[in-house]
Order: sequence, then C-alpha cells, then structure tokens
Amino acid sequence: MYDDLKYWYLRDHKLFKTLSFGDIKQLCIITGFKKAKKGEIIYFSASDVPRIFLLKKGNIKIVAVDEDGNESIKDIIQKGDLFGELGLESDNESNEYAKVLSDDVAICSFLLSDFEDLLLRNPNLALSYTKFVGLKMKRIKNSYSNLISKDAKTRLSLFLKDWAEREGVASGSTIVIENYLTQNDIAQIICTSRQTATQLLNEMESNGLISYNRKEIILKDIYKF
Amino acid sequence: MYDDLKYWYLRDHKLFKTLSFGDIKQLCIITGFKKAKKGEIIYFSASDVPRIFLLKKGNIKIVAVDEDGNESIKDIIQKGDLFGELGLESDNESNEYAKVLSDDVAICSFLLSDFEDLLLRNPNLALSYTKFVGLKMKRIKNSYSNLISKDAKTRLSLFLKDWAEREGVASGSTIVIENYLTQNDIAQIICTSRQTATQLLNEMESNGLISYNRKEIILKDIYKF
DNA sequence: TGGGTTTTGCAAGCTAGCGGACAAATAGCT
DNA sequence: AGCTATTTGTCCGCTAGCTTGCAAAACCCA
Repeated sequence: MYDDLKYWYLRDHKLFKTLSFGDIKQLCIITGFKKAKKGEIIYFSASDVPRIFLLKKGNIKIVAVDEDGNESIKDIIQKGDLFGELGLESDNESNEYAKVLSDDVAICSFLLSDFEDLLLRNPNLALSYTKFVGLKMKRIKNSYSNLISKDAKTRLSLFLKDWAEREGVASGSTIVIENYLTQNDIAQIICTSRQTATQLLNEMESNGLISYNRKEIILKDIYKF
Repeated sequence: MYDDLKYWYLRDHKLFKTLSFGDIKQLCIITGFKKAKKGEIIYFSASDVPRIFLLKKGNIKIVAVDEDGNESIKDIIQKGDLFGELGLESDNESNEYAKVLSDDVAICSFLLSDFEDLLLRNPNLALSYTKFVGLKMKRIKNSYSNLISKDAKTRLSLFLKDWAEREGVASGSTIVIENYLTQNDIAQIICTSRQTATQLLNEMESNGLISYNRKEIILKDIYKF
C-alpha cells in the first residue's frame, strides 16, 4: 500500500511516463519518501549518499552557504520539479540545504546509482533526462545573460512575468500569483539588494503595474511585462 | 580514406571511447568536416538543421547577438570541446555565430537527430553525455555565482587561474598561457568593461603578479591566484 | 492579547565600475 | 615601407545600486 503510493508519486511525473510498470516498481523499491512543514530545513548532499529528489507537493528554496557564511538562493523548486545531483556527479564542495516555503511538502528521492542503472536500461528515459538537464542549463544561461545586460528593474519585471506564467492564475490579462516569497527572497533571485527590490516593487505598485502584499501578487496586465 | 580521417577525429574524443567500431562508422557517414582560418565567422543554428559540433583543432569564440545588436561572448571553445545544441533541443530564438581565434581550426559536426539515435542505441554513451552536459551546467552556475558575489578583480584572477589550469604550460609555479584573446574578449568573459579589464591587467602587471602581452600571459606564481 | 520576531519602508552617503573621448602602440596588408 | 585597422592605455564624470541605520508594520504563537 505504501509502495503503491510511492509508485503513483513517481508515475505521474512526465519524465517517467515512458517507463514500464516493472521499471517504476524497481525504482520504487529504493525510493525514499518524506514530508515536512513550513520553515523546516532539509539537508542533503555532502554527508549523505548522492540522491535525486522529486518534489511532489509544495515549494522549497535551495540555499547555498559559501566559505564566508553568506547565504544565497540557488533555486526555487516547485511541485513536479527534480532537484539534487542533476548532473549525476556528486560534488562534495557545495554546501547546500533546502528550506520549506509552503505549508507542507512531500518529497521522494532515489539513489543516484540506482537512477543511473535505470537510465542505462531505458535509453528513452536517458534521452528525455538529458533534454531535461539541457533545459535547466538553458534557464541558467538565460539568467546569466539577464544579469549581464539588464538592470535591476528589468530583471524584476522578467522574473515576475516568468513566475506568473509558471504559477499564476489568469483572468483575462490580470494574473494572480500566490506569494510565498519574502522581498528578500525576490531580491536574491534577481540578484539585487533587499532595499532595491523593495523600492522597485513599491514603484511598480504606485505605477499601477502590480498590487503587492504578503499573500499574493497581482500583475494588473501581463502584457505590460 | 577521407571517411577514415573523420573516424579518427571522432574516435579519440573521450566521450566516444565507449562506442564500437561500427557505431562510429555509422556516425561518420553523416559527419560533416570543415576547416577555417583565423578571423573567419562560422554561422550555425537558426537557418541550418540543428547540429552538434566537435572542435578538433584550434580555438573559437561563440558570440551571441541580442535584439539590440549588442554582441556578447557566450563561450570560448577549445580543442576537443563539443558545442552547438548541447541540450538536444533546437532553440531558434538564439542568434549566435562562431569566430575563429587561432590560426586555423578543424570542426566536425553531425546532425542532432542522428546523434539522438546513437544515444538511444548506446545507453552508456547517453549516460556519459548527460554527465558532460551536467558538467557544463555546473560551470555556468559557477560563473553566475562569481558574478553575483565577486568583484571584477577577483573574477579576473579566477579566470586567469582557470585558463592557466586548462591550457597553461607550467614550469614550477610559473605558468605560461598562449594568449589568443584581446583585452576586450577577456573583459566580456569576466563581465566587465574593456577599460576596467585593461586597468586591472596593468595593475596585476605592476604588482608583479603577471607579465602580459598580446602573445602570451605569464602567471608568475599560480599559488597567488 | 501581548510580546517577540520577521518583514517591509525609507533616507542618505558612498563607490565600483560603466562609458565617452582620445592618443599611443601594435598588427596586418599590399 | 607605408597605410589602415585594431588593440591598448589613460583620464574622468556619472550613476545604479549597495550599505548602514532606523522605524513602522505585519506576523506568530503562547
């Protein structure tokens, strides 16, 4: 019964659509499953055996701590996203943890080595997975070039637009986003200081572009972003 | 005979080490081969069928042109590197070209679709390739976090160190790099203005850290970087 | 309901580094 | 050798956005 649950959690991810019933069963045997509540911190990498994680429910942020102890947001992971050692190579230097942003989350995970075996036995999955990693790479490249050539205001606009497209609920050209990020989080994502982010958000609000509060962000007209 | 040449060009790339003789022959049938000289510009993507390229000899830079016509260096490709649609998904929006930096280059290429077939038939290659893409991604992530948290001077140091490790010829703690980049190129790679790059390089030279000219860069003591 | 914690708002000085301008040096070409 | 194009060196004004510092507002939970 519990195994069945895990089965379905994996089954409905698009990446695993191509797998046979047996293959998923196999992966399920070694699947871990975990729930956590808002604010909890989940450590991975480093100490533990390398794993791939699949976020089934909720949102988390991946935070990296550098040599000097500074924390920076590496990624925001949403329902359905894979995270962890996506490159299939364990890098021990990186010191990261995940923090739960939504009320609660459900995460499944499997060992990197087992996942590799699965890829070897399923060329189609391997190809899909490669494209998936490629897509992740393209995203990062895009953030990188934005950081180089666009100012903070533009980066904020682009981020809001992207966020709205990924998670927003539209009614006409107005989009409502459930806001589970603090202004500090947003600032880190668009690579600016908290103060600048605050200032820009207020500016957008007084220009009538958005309506902002701690619960939700409303983009009045998505076409203006 | 010409086919044999192409065979060897592919054969000695570490990614293709696991392939059987027959597999490579197969890939060779559809392999393109091309030579070019310094300063030449090679267009790819967009107009053409999507391809993966393998630089067999020399150096090139990948330059992207954005909507406003600004050019920016996306990547420096060296002997043995793959480039092109590495994510295996053709993106038409991107407008890029390659410019030859070394005296001459040799490039082989194969169609994306043929490469995909090959991956499907060779799970081991697929896995290696995924790791290779993952590694590329890790590099970009690293540049990104450098850009966020390090100043121009530090980024220049890190870049020189990295360059030296990849291509430099060491004698003791001194490393000599063949310099095929202009200061403008270097500036773009470390994401700063040409003026700042010039100033920083001269500063490092007068501090005795490096010795710079258009032909070569000598890092006096790699441990100081 | 009240006290502590986290988040947001606002002001002002400061600085890294951009960008324009121009001259000198070097490379490339015929 | 001479001419042109490219690259490098330098100076300097300007500004986006970082930092420091503090206060108000919202949230959390016992």
